[in-house]
Amino acid sequence: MKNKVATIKEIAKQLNISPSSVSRALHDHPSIGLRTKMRVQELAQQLNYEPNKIAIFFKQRKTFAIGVVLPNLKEEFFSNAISGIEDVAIKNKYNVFIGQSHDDVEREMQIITAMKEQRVDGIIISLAKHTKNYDHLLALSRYDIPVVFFDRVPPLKNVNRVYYNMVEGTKQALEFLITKGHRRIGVINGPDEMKSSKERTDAYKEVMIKQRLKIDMSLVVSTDLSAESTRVVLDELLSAKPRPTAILAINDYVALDAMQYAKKLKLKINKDICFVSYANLPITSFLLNPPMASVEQHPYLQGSKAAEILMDILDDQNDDKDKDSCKDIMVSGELIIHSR
Amino acid sequence: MKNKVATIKEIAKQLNISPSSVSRALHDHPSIGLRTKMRVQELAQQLNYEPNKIAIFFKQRKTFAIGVVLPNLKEEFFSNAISGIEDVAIKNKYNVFIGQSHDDVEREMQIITAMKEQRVDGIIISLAKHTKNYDHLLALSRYDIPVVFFDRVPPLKNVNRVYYNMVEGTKQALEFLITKGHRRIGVINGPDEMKSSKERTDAYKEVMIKQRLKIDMSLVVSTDLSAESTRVVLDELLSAKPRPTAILAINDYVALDAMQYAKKLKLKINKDICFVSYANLPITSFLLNPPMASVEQHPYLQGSKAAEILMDILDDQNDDKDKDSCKDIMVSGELIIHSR
DNA sequence: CTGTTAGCGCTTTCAG
DNA sequence: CTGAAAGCGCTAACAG
Repeated sequence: MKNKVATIKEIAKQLNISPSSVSRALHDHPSIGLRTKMRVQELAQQLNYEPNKIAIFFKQRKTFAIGVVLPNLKEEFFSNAISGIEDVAIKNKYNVFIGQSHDDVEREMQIITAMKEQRVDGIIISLAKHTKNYDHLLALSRYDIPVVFFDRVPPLKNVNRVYYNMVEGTKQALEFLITKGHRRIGVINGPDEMKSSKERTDAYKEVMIKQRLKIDMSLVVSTDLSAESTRVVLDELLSAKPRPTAILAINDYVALDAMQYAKKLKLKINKDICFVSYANLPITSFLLNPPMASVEQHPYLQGSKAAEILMDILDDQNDDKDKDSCKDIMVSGELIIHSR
Repeated sequence: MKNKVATIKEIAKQLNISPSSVSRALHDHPSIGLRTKMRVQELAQQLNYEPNKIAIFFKQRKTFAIGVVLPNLKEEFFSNAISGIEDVAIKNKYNVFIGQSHDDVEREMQIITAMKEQRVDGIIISLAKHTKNYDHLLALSRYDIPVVFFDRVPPLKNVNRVYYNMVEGTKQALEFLITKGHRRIGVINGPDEMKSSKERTDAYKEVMIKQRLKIDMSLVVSTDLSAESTRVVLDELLSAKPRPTAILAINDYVALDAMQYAKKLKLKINKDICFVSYANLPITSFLLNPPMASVEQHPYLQGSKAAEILMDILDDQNDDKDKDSCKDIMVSGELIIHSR
């Protein structure tokens, strides 16, 4: 069963022609005789010839593999995102390496190193929540490995980025709550390292000013995304006087943690206290009390856009066009109302 | 910034020694002078030398990459599984290619082909729900690419498999329901192509016989896992006379679809009709009415076991030991009671 | 149209 | 202990 895989050399020998002719025949090169081409292709078929891609990679200095680094596939946001990346990659004949940082900066660096050593052609990454040093990523340019950031992107201008328009989404969410009559609105924000946290705060201030409501920064707290941390900061929010009647949470997972805790505190969800969040998990449709609304962030779209940018860069490398210009793409998303 | 990466040759030239000596120095080869070793290592450091892995892969005929093919990362079962795989792979210095079949047989084959061409060292796969022809997978042995199946495995003996002990788990679940007083128990099974479907049916019969209950095969129906299909078969079950009082569903997603539909039909969940399922999604803890119980299937464990098996095979290839023996590992899991 | 040659970067005999 | 040389499979520049 297990027979040796044929090489170009073998075919050449059997046909008494040179390897280069075989190569040409196999590639439909213009300058090759029809007759030899036929003979080669026939024998190749017969011997089950398949090019040794590694040899080709080696020669072309290209692996047709890209690396994707993200915090956690358990979150539907990221599993959707990687689907977008994968679909675009496959269409362009690239394969996809995966690495989960689990929000651990060390692990993130380790993954980047491993991918660099594997000589991936490019990397798409959504940063670990506490990553604030980007040297290991920027250093990849030394190896001609382009990087595209998505979703959790660094606050840098000269990099390729695809991310959600947090300011817009946050404004929409807050205005929705205000329309519903809420005046004291709490915000459960993410870690400071995340660019989006600052944007959310900015949007909060902006909306409050525009609506002539009081800005109370004690109503803006930061969770590290863990359930415990979320409970702690929710306690803070709930002890504010007067207590906020609505809370905007950084994502559905945090919202669910917060809601569960609030329920335990005997608060009636979406009555005593309303929740709105980001992400719009499909699973929310199974909940008795989902967040009142979620800001859709289009993970699949973000993923596929990021992949397209990377593909473009990789294409341009061959034609070595000008480029060096960086893409900075913002994705907008609508507010999805779940209840009321 | 972007400087050429140094090669062994370069180092050799600069030091006026031969490339082979450099190679030896870099590998702590026994027969190399301490002095030259030092000089080489120093210069290597200085020039930021990093071995070109592709060249090494090419030479060693090994890529240190494995491929993982699974239906869908959106399901927590699979994202947990891949975490297990990834952790083991990283520990062994392998990188992981990912491919989602989205339960499409065509796509599955396409992914396999792409990975084969990338010359992965091995493949771990959980089959698409309707895959019933395994030729494309078995053919991989022609290329010396070992395959380890997990979770959704083929009903073959001479392959490496890691899978859940469906018979045991099903018995536990059914006996739990019987203890609770249920006598008419419906089963929402998966597609026939899945080995587990047959096992679930077998376990059902076995338990019914042991408990001296009537076996009514009209209470065992098959969904194709889509929500629509689940609704159709639930209708079937509910129209049985007498109506079943409990239902065992193939997994939590199907259970949730079924429960949602049942609720729409004005049935009281876990009262008029009880649900028990497999998988034990963490998200169930956020539900008002989770399934009454779930059979834990230990996806992380299955993934890591599968990866360990693959790593063992890959190790043995070097030492070319005997092996050729196939691993067939069953994972057991306990019943998790969610309510009551 | 076809063959020869060289070389990608590295390892590994085989001689010295 | 060190160097020379060959070769992994493929491509491409150059000659015929």
